[in-house]
Amino acid sequence: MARRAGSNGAETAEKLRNAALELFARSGYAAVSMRAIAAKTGVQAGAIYNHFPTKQDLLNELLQVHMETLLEAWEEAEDLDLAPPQALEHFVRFHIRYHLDRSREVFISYMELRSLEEKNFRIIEQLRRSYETVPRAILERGAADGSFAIIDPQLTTMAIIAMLTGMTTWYRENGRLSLDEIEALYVRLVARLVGQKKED
Amino acid sequence: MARRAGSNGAETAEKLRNAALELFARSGYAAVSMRAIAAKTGVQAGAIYNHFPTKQDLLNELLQVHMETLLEAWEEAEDLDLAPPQALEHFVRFHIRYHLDRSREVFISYMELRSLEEKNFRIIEQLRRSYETVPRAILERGAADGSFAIIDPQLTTMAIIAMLTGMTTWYRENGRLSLDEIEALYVRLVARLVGQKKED
DNA sequence: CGATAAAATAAACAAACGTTCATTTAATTG
DNA sequence: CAATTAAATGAACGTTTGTTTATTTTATCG
Repeated sequence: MARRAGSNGAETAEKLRNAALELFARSGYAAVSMRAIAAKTGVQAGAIYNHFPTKQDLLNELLQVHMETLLEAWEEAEDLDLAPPQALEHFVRFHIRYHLDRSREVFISYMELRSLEEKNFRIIEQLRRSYETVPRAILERGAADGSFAIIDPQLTTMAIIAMLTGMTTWYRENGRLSLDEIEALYVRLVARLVGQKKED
Repeated sequence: MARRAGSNGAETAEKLRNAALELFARSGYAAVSMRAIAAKTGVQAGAIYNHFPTKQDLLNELLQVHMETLLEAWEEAEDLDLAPPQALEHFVRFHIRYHLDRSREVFISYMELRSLEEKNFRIIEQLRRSYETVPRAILERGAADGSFAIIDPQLTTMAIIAMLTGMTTWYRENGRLSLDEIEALYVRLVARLVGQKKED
């Protein structure tokens, strides 16, 4: 019933985020209690409210921060001088690396959309849409300059995103293929999808 | 507090399944109460236990029946006389048609794996693995007879499944493209992924 | 160093949950 | 047609949930 010696609000909040992230990814938002998150962090459930006003705010922050940092990371990584084939490769490599380092965030950013309240959902959805415009724009550039033979820009975009994002559901470290190998193979698969002239 | 006139156990059970399916798909298993399912069906929560021993059994049945009927449907639809390119097209068309008619079942079959108890999870997971062998086998047949130039059979299989299954998250009736058009476009996209000789 | 703010606990609250059970009525069976 | 089974309700049970609040201790600030 007293503040603990050595306690540090920022550290506790970060631990709570990580605990929530892991538990939400494993069992789902609604199935995880605040007591479970607190216990995993090493505090009591009431302490969570020092840092997050509600359970929903905790989830929303996890999702929003993930999406915003993703967009920022892409903004930094993007190289506007690349021709479409190289730009697409750059995007594929970025996406795979970024997402496999954050497979839990990716997972709940898809799986827990249902758990968001309407206004939170809208914000996250918009951020997702922003990200989806990235490969779409590359495809359209490639189609315009003749380096890609696109079957349908929107369908192809959605197919690429599904392929790339689907990796988080089956990728395992120490699997048959290294991350580098997988990345290279996916670059080739994506090049096929867009009908890239340099493939084969 | 009495049996209702005209009540029919089989019909009520079916309504409960449909209500559960819709609610689980919308909000997630853990977030949906038995009272909500009952209310949607037009009975009281206690009535559910006449038909399903537990909430988990209800979910498990939904998932298991879906996977089993999928495999049966493929068994019927499969045509062993087709050459790999036609067999792959046949599979893609089957998959799209079957899954878009059952987008809710597909959705929870992926989203609610986390909500299954261990032994139920194993069963469903095995059924999913069985289904995944279907396109894999076609790819290997095509690679063996030279009609496909496969980059990596397992990766390509996973990419195809992700693409096809990802459709359920964005497909809308009355969208820009009809179902027939989407199907035809996906057949072509998949043909590219496998490096089918007849494409282009 | 005293005052203030922060961070934690324990207890409690009201609500909700999955499930059980006694009761009543309807359907089925022989 | 009477007995049995099925199907539903309403009430209740024990448990769990998100959250609040009073209290205590620690850290920070001026």
